[in-house]
Amino acid sequence: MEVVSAEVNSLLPEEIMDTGITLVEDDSIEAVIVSSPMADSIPMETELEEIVNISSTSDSSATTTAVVTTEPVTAPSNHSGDVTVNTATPKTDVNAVVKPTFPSGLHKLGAQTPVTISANQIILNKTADIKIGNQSIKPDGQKLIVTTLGKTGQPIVLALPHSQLPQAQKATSQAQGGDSKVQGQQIKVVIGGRSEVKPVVGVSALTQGNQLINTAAQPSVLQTQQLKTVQIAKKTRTPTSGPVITKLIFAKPINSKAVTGQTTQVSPVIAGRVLSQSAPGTPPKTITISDSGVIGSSLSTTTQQTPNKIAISPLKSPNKLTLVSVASQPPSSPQKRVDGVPPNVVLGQQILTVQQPAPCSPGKAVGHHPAAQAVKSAVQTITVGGVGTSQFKTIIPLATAPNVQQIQVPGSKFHYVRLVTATTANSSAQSASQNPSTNTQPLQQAKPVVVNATPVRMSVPIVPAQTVKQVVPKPINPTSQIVTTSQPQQRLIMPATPLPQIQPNLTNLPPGTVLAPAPGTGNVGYAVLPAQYVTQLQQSSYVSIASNTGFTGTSSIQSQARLPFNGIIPSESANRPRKPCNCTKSLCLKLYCDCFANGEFCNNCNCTNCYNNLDHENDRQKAIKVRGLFPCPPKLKPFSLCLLKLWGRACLDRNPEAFKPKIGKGKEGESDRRHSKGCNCKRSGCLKNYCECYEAKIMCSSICKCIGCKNFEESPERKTLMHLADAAEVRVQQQTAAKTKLSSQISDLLTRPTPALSSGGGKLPFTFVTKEVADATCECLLAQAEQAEKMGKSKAAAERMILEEFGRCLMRVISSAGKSKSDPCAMNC
DNA sequence: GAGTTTGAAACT
DNA sequence: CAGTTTCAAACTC
Repeated sequence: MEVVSAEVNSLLPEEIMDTGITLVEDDSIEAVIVSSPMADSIPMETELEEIVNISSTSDSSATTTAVVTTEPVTAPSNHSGDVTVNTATPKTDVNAVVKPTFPSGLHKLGAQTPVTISANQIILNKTADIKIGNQSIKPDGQKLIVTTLGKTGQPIVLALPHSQLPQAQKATSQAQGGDSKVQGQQIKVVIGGRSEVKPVVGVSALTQGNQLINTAAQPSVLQTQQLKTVQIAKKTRTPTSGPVITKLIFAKPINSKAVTGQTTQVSPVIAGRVLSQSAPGTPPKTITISDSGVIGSSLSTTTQQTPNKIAISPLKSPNKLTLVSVASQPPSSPQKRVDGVPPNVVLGQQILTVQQPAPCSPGKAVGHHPAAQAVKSAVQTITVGGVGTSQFKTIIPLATAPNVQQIQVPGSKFHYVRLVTATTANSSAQSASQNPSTNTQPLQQAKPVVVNATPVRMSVPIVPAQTVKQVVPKPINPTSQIVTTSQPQQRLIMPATPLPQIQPNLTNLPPGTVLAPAPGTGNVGYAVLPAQYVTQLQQSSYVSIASNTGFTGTSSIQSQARLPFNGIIPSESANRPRKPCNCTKSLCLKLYCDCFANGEFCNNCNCTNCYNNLDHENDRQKAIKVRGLFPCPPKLKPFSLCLLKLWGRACLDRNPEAFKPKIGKGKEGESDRRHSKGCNCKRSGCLKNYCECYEAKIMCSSICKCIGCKNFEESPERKTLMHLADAAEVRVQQQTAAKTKLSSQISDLLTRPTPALSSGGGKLPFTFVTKEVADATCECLLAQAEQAEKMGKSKAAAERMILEEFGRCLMRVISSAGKSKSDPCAMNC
């Protein structure tokens, strides 16, 4: 796992986490699922959280604005003409700016399109003349048309705006260190906005054949202001044709030290989101934007029809963000080697996939530009996660074989998984010189996305992310689905079904590891590991991951993923620290075990013979299935593994209640929270923690079957208990605060510098006895002795006088120590 | 800390 | 569905 510097981390908008991608559960949905903010689309009782604002922290100085919307966009068949974007009712989801800059040295390499990603914008800068192989790309007239998933008629335009974006140019030129060539050559991606939330950020006009998309009546406020509302578009289907997927993968530079030259700064507002858009009949294409700033030199005009998925899924949890992507096959140009970096080492990469309609005409087509072409050839679906229904988890199949690297940002709540293209790891030299000063993100792309159809085994180095992972890209089935969910905790996504290739190494998986489905497994389930559990596994290791081309078992995967493996509602369970269990007989694989019941691995528990861990993943998965099953029909008993296999997920789908949180939302008019099943207490009066209602601090409801219930609103016993509990809580808080304060004070004293007794300097107010004070005290004592001698006092009387004087000296020292900070003389006699 | 009580989960 | 058993947490001493 690599660590991203705090500086880089600061660029990561935390709002992403608030994005709360809502996963639409629909097996029919292919490839990308864009969830709708509508409450009815949210499964389970869990309250639908309000639409989350995903505003980027982006400063207004960001250049062009790329607004990704779930709003359906119809891509015009004729691309030669001007491109128009329907923004009549824009739905703003994500603002992402990709601003590519060309490292000076990279131009020679050609086909390199720096991409800078900042809030609200996606800008693909290109030089005036970019040569890709034998092609010379002119910036003029290049357009990107993006269609969105779902509604039709609203085109999303990816245009190469001319130089009329002062703000954009400024940022661009600034990022490029004054390279004039780069100015004005930008690709803007404007994808509709959400009308009800916020209008789409207007995109400045395009010149020279490039037409601005946009955005009439788009409040400019949005540009400067961050669009925080996440569009949760209703899931839309294109029955006749598979959805086109535009993929955006933003990887951040992991170790800038290892890279020389251009430093890419990513402000991935879009990061953590999966934007999906469907364009019927259009093949998915992928653009890879790497921070190395290099674009695949050979951008093949041939479009790879194989849909590659890239899922950027934010975990809603404030804790971590996991970026998972299914990357297309990486370019293997030798130009991408990064100095000082082993070929396999993947520098921060960004993969941008923009959905695009039919091929554009030459000359104006975006595809001519390396980046544009990448967009053209790349997967064209952008999936934007919906508002966070926190109970969802993200399951993303790694179809193609990208290298997956974890990025752990110190101090960051998020976890990042960086995907590296295979080519980068192999022969290609990646010229990703990173200059911290630059604000550009190199675009790595994207040779023709050729997906290796054969199942490939992918070795993903996990912990020391610096090590290279060798990835063999695998094609993903167009029908495969990407499930995007938000989860407060980072989860390790693992195949729920036995995955022999990786199981031996499971115990070494680091946080955020994403495992691809095993080849040929078809419906492979995924298990999500609790972050804290995974966090324990910090050992670096390589995990061999087999990718699966098919990945057709979407429904089951979705269901399991949606259930947060175990249906945990983050707000209920993840936010509070779980007590360690003490199970002894249940193997921690029954609902007796709180950890298991909450879908978590045992971690720091006191349980014995625990199977709720990765070492017993098979048993655990079986137990999960069993728990999800309806009562086993007598005829099927005893259960056999075969029956479990047959039933397994289907039953779990049928009985999602198995791991459903017990505390859910009550009916309308009732309390907001209530026990889903109701308690069955008989002796406790529902006023002890035996009662699940009382334990959850909710009152019993009509569905409870309790006897002698005293846990109702008017219950005097309950009120008394509540008062007592409140008082106790207040006392505890006060005590805690007092202890904290005392500890702080003690710590402060202990950490203060020791007074310099020998030197006599550095006297501080808390210095009680310095050399001067000691000398003065001695003088006082001597003076007292002399006085006693003059007075003819006896020896005993003299000693008495001296001791009394010593006592006075001590008192002065003590009193003086607390007085003046700068007056050491106060302590003198 | 050991023993008891309690109620959910699991089983019949 | 009801009764019983098992289990682990809550509780008491």
